[in-house]
Amino acid sequence: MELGTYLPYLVNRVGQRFIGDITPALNEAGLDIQSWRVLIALYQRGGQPIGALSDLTSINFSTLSRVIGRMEKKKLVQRLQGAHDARSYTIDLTDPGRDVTEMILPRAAALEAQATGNFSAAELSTLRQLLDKLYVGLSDKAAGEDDRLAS
Amino acid sequence: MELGTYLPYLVNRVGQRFIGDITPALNEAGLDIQSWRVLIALYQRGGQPIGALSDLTSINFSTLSRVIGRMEKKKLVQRLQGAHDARSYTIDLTDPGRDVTEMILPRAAALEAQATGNFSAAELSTLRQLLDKLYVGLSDKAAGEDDRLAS
DNA sequence: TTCAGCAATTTGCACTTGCAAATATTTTAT
DNA sequence: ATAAAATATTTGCAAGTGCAAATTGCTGAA
Repeated sequence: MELGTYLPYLVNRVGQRFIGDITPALNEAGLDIQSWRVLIALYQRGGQPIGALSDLTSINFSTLSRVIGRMEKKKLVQRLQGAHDARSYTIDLTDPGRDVTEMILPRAAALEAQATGNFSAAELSTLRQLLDKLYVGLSDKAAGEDDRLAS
Repeated sequence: MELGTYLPYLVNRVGQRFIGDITPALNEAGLDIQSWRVLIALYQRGGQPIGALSDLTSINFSTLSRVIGRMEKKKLVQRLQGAHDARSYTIDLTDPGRDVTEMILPRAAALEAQATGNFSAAELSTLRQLLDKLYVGLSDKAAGEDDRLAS
């Protein structure tokens, strides 16, 4: 096995660089990478109970509980008591939370565009498909919902 | 921007699943994911000063310093005084370190094979190329050495 | 109904992380 | 030679993280 062909290695280094590239924009807004993941997930998919958000963001359950706590303190999100199940809260974006997200999204998109500047449209699409396929091939530790095949 | 097409999202979720999948094997050997990254890097690329190892593993410099410290305590690696520069140590695998690595490598390879079981050889190769290309397109925060185009 | 068992989330705790400052060593300009 | 700037690495400190246990609330069988 060669390092340069080991998928976890190739994926991790790309992931770390993505983080490094977006971090300055996040810091300006007083955010960290985890909060950002929560923000885009909520922005794109709407309010979620924390369990579903954990799946969506790949952030550990108890870590996420505290990430949400911090974000709540900053008024970026709010916990809304679940209607039919008092154990489960729905996490929602607040207006300021939505504003911050919309402030950063263009920069995030620009960074992605820049990183893939030397990709053809076909390559870009292929990469996304293959990453999605790979995700599906990897085991789903969390039991429960299982419905997210290529969007 | 749709979440399911946002590359950092797609990459992160795959990365997290890779970690989840390999973790049981690592725990059996008393390792964590960071140590594992160091082990494969050293195994494949030979002894490295900690700075180069940081680039190679994408682990933050000062974090890596402590990761190495822990691994040294467990006799997995050793710091060898640099010959021409006393500031710089070379980190090397010990024999037990090499043994552990060789113990886990097959399982890591098996997991990768399993995750990509539904990939054609061409797809697999394409994915690797594109991830590498993406890495190159992302900015290299660390100044210095810059010579790792497709292996 | 009521209680044993499940489910969603939070929290205690010990450890890990990363920034920035400190340390130790080499280089460079004078 | 010598001090100032540069380089490699470690360390203080204030968070952040994740496992496992605790908490709170729901559900179903007797």
